[in-house]
Amino acid sequence: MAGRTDTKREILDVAEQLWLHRGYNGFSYQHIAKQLGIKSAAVHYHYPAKQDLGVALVERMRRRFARWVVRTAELDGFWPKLDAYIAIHQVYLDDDSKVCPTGILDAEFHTISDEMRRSARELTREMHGWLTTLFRDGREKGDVCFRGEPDGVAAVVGATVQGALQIARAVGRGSFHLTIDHLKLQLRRREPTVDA
Amino acid sequence: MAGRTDTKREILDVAEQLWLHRGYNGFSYQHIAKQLGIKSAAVHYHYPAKQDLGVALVERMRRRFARWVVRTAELDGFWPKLDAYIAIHQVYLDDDSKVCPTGILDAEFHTISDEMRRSARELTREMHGWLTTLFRDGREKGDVCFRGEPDGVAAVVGATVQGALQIARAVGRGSFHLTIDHLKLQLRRREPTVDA
DNA sequence: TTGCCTCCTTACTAATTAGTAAGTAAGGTT
DNA sequence: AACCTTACTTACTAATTAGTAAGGAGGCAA
Repeated sequence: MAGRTDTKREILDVAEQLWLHRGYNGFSYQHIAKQLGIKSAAVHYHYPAKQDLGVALVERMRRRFARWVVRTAELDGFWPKLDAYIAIHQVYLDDDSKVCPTGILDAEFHTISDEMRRSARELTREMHGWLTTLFRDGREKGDVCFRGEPDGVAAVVGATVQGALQIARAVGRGSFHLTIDHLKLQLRRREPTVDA
Repeated sequence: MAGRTDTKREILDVAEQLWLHRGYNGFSYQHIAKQLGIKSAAVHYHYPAKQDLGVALVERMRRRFARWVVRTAELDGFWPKLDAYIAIHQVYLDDDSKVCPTGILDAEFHTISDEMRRSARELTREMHGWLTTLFRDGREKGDVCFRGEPDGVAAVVGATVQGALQIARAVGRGSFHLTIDHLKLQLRRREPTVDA
């Protein structure tokens, strides 16, 4: 035994590291097994097929995001909440320059199973939904200034953060911070705007 | 022969389709060979190792972008040029929902060769440089309104377009258009801004 | 016509992939 | 004591991977 009862969770943990670092097609059951000091058949015992593991990874991300939403509800005001959303991604960047789950899911979208795709779609919608609510409430309270509809800015912000995280891999972390700083600058209240 | 003299280019064309659709780790020499009706060893003849093919793909993208920059110089004004930049990505979206080269390169960044990484970095910098110039000139001529520095907005716009293209895979094309429309809305001159 | 060069095929290798089947050791239940 | 379940290991398959080596067919040049 020795391997103990939380092997299943440990597999998911190792798989998640590999996944966000190398992509779904960039790791195998052998990589996971080697890191845990078990045999790849043991991984198959817990997750018979790789798509089972893949779905479990995305579903765990969804549950984690749902719990994050609950925790984040306690933060008050638009900016602390937006910063919390950005902080999720900042953690990926700092942790060996990983990317966010939706980023990798989208990039490899045409190589994953239907069920993974469904989960990926749900996760993306949940994140976009949260951002939309954030911007609707933020405008109502006068914390943030933007044109158009809340779901529009939400889409821009979601895409920007995901894109910035990826681009930072190629050109360095400074690029992420430049992007985020400017994104926030554009959203700030009313200030003496620099124009033409 | 029959196979003709442009086999090398045909290989690159097929590889590019597969690459932008399934990712670098999502296709093999056999996929390319089968589509062209040749043997995979013939692909190795032209591109001995897969990383040679990979570098060739990125380098061609860089040359293509450089030519695009020259062509685009003839367009006058900020908005037609920005629309041209977006149109590049729109084409990827419409062509079987592909993603942009930098998007896939960033996602699989830790699984590609050093030389591919170098090329990817260059391509990213070239695109960001072009956008930066676009925003600097656009502000000078009063065509566009933004806070902060040109390279900041350029980073935001680059990240947004790349992110939006990927996200559209999961939730549909409408998401790309929503994002782009709102991005442009935020950049428009001065209008009767919707505030709090 | 001899020989070389280009572009390909046939025929392989060695490694890695996902996945399965059968067996086993430990612990709990009856 | 007999038995079942959980969590593995050993040992395998079949497919696919990148990559190589040797050979052949056609065109071109001397």
